[in-house]
Amino acid sequence: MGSKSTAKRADALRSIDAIVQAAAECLGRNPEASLSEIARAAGVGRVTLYAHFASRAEVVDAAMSRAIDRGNEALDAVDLTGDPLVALARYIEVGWHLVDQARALLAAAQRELPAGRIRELHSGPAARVEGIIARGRAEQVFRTDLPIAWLVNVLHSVMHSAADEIRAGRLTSGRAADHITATVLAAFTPPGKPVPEPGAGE
Amino acid sequence: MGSKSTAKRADALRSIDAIVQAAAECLGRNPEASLSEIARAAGVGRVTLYAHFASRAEVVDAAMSRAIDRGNEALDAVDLTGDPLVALARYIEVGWHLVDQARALLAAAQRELPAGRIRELHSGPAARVEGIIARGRAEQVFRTDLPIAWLVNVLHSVMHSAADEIRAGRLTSGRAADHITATVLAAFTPPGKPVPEPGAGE
DNA sequence: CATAACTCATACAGGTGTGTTCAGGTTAGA
DNA sequence: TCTAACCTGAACACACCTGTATGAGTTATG
Repeated sequence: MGSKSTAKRADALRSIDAIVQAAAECLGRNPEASLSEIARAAGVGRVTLYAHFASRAEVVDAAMSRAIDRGNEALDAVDLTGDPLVALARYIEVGWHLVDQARALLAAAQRELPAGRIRELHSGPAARVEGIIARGRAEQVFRTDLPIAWLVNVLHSVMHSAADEIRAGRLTSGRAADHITATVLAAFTPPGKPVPEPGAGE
Repeated sequence: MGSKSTAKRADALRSIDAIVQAAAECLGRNPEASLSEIARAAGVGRVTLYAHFASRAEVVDAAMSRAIDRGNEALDAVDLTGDPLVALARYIEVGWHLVDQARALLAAAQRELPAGRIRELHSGPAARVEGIIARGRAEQVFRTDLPIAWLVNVLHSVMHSAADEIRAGRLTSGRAADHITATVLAAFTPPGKPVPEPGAGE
């Protein structure tokens, strides 16, 4: 679109990349990390950072976008077709890890970015889950008495919950996926139908 | 313990109360509200605030404690004995509202107070839920293949999720309790057993 | 009513963060 | 090679928060 004016020089692109990467790391550790801190971690001067990003919000947005892109790439490698129960289990296996890693980064984004932007960034992963749920509903293995948006939110909410539990030392990361899957699968089961046994997914 | 030195004067107690109340309101709107803002809202000079609270953390702690106390009082009026399914539904009916109101206040507490203190403050409500779940397990209506601590967390996680959905305009507060109950009841159902129909609780 | 407790406005000290400016050194790229 | 883009540290302006000190006024309470 607007790339006509002047192509960025190679070293500029390298700086920008280093900044975004450092931002993802710093904000991932501490959502309140300052721009000075991020610039230092990126190995560039603070002024250089301001040469490429007009405000703190822009840096956070770029870091968050990067994390989402990485997540989408990881999910591209997962087969989410076929049995909705299996697809959901596979999504959780990969997705909870991503949620766990981007935890603090999300916290930063929620403080710095408007709510609409956050949802926009999540539209990619959200669409996948919606697809799985819709298919599960059509096959009558997932409940239809609650809105899809709600079910999507429940899934992500439980994944976040697992991340908190791990940090509190009450859950080991090895069992996280199992717990999430067992919980969500039951939560998604239509009223009157039996909850799927855990043995089926293994 | 140390109340021997000098009994506080009536106006001092009034000021303290006004500050705690204002803190709950301000932090409820914005977790980053400054002490100046809180003092102003309380109708008190900033210096007066410092005369009663040594640090920001103390103010947040007091506000959070107050909110928890209110919550415990509200829960005291609820009959949580008898059928675990009914008890859980009743807990959600009241508890969801409390979570929704104290949402931002909790965010402030999580930033200002050590994690141990937060859990300590929540021990009251947590014990109630644990009681209900333990009873449900004994009666074989709740699953035993996941730790109680995890189930407690799932419940609160879903309640928080509902609060977020309402703020995003995707859920009306009237239906929140129903959605939460339907979701959590299914999530708590033992594998192999049918999930309870929504008609049963009404 | 008299005194100790309380409140208040003002002001100061110290800290942190954001965003901008400037002048001089470095590097990519034609 | 030569120029424009880039990077840099230092410094500045501004805003905001925390916490403390002071001195004078107000009020509860014995």
